Amino acid sequence: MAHDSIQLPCGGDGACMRCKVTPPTEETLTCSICAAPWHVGCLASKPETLASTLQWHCPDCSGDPLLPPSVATDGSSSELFVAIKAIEADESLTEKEKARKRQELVSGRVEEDGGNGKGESSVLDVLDESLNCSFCMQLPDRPVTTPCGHNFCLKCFQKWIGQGKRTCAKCRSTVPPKMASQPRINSTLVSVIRMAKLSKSNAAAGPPKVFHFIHNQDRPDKAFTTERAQKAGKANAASGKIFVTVPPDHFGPITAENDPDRNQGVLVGECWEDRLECRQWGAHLPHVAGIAGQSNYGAQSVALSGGYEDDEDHGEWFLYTGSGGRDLSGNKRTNKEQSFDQKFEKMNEALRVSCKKGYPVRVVRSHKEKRSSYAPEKGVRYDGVYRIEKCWRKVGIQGFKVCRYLFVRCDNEPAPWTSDEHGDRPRPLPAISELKKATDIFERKESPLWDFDEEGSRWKWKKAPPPSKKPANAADLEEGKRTRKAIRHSRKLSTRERLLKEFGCLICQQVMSLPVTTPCAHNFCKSCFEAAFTGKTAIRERNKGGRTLRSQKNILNCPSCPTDISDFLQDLQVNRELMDVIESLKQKSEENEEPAEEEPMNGLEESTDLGSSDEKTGKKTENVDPKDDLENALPNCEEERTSKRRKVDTAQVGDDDL
DNA sequence: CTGATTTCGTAT
DNA sequence: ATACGAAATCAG
Repeated sequence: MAHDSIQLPCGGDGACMRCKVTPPTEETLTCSICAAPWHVGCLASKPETLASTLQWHCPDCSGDPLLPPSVATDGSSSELFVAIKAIEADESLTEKEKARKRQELVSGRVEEDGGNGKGESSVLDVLDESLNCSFCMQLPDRPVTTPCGHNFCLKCFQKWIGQGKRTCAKCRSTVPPKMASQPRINSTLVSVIRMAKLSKSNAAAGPPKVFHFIHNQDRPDKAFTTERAQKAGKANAASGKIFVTVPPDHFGPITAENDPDRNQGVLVGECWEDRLECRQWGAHLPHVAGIAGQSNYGAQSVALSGGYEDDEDHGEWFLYTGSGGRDLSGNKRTNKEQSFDQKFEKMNEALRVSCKKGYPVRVVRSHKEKRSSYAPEKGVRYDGVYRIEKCWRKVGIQGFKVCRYLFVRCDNEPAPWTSDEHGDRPRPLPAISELKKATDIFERKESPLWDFDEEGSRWKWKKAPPPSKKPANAADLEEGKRTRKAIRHSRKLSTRERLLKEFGCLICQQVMSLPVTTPCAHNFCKSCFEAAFTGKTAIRERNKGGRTLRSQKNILNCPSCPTDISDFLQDLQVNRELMDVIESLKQKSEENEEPAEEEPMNGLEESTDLGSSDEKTGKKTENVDPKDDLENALPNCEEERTSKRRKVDTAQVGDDDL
């Protein structure tokens, strides 16, 4: 606790600047951010777990309040620590073997396989270590991809950028300013990692873990809209049928019992086209307002869509701004100008009640939130439940008071941007600097109704949620005829189908060969991508009367979004790390599903699955076996792949790489 | 129950 | 940029 004990790293001579002795290798700890060595014995707190040891941040760099504070507990943590250091220092081991040993250490058992057999392979076999983030040496958490094709954790990348660095930590290529300021999460890579973990857990004896990420292809039939809505367009639309059976004042996740159509509930990661469609699944009912709630009861859900510039999004936690303070007279909705102070009344009071009681608040993020790395690229996405830990008022950017809320995630399902296999654990609250200037600070005194249950290792209601004051949605009460549709959406896909679905090139719709990742985080086959720009050049030469004028830059848009990627096109780099993993998954799926071949497609509704039988897109249903596709692609990559060679195990990579 | 007010949307 | 209707809340 005492801040008087100064924390110091080892000096240039290797000696601890605090105790002056030079510690042996197993007693030094290297910061994953700044790479400075520290003497473990002189640290006030040591990392407790394998993960925290591997991505340990030194006292100088650990500014992130969300990382669990590394509290020294008993002797066991330092034993673990020494054991890990011993593995890392062992020169006789390859990186892969080290990884396996670390894995064994933390899991407490030895892989039957020896790690290189042909049966079950470890996650790390599939996810070759070349995919690891160069900073923390872990699989990238909420991965971002540089134009040079290297992948890092968002947080590691942001720290690096925060230190003023503007080069790729792996190959020293320049990081474009837009990527530095607005890194986008590569959701394809999130899927890769998740799938590899899944394929591991399925191969093992344990019960297969089911992951609930819903992609747009899985969405049910287009939402019902009234004739009147069609007449006037969506902006004037009536909402159409509500598919779930929860009352409008229902708190918390929407479970399978309230989803008679699909019997799966509204799962984290589910996406909708717009707010009206989101409404139909009950995640957030108001189709314009950002807050759903009642001032004398509590708030059930909020939308993050960039409507208030004071908002601040950190994924697992964010600062939300209340509503009001604006003059909306005359049926205006787009007036962003604040002209008076917000107060804790109406919706803002509803949020405060949810804070007071510790209710779970559903959160949806909209693509309209442009300043957040966590916003979906399009549409609206359900991101799970959060609790409001405290709220206050402060003077906002526009000079008027705004209500402020600290939301912290508390969901049993992992967030869409992580590859974690589990949901949230309780975490310490982030330090909020603006609290110093805050007024009307409110904190929860009573114990939260929605809380983490240590025994069950899950978030749950500790007491009964408040009784609903409204009638449940009448949706399906009268109709017993809801057997027909949507059953197919819960069908489990084969690994091969998922490969195609997750790693399909956005242009050719087949499993990517030589994937490239744009700075806007879209993935394509290199050849498809290049073909999309044939005949177009990034530089337009201009001539006038035989005189060459200064050449002008052409704007070239990403095939998937309006981002200008002309710079990226100039120096196209394959995302080899991604390519290697797709290839591994591919091989693995062949091993595991060999006998099946075309069989599991028992006719029925298969053709509707990818929407590929759509009238207009009928011809791409040629159903080229993605396996063939990948195999065909491989010979071409040969020369690219041979340059993969040995792993790079530090951030200081020579520029010989590429 | 009514009507006024509010609302981090959407198509023209 | 502008013009909207729907849906929910809340006051009376």
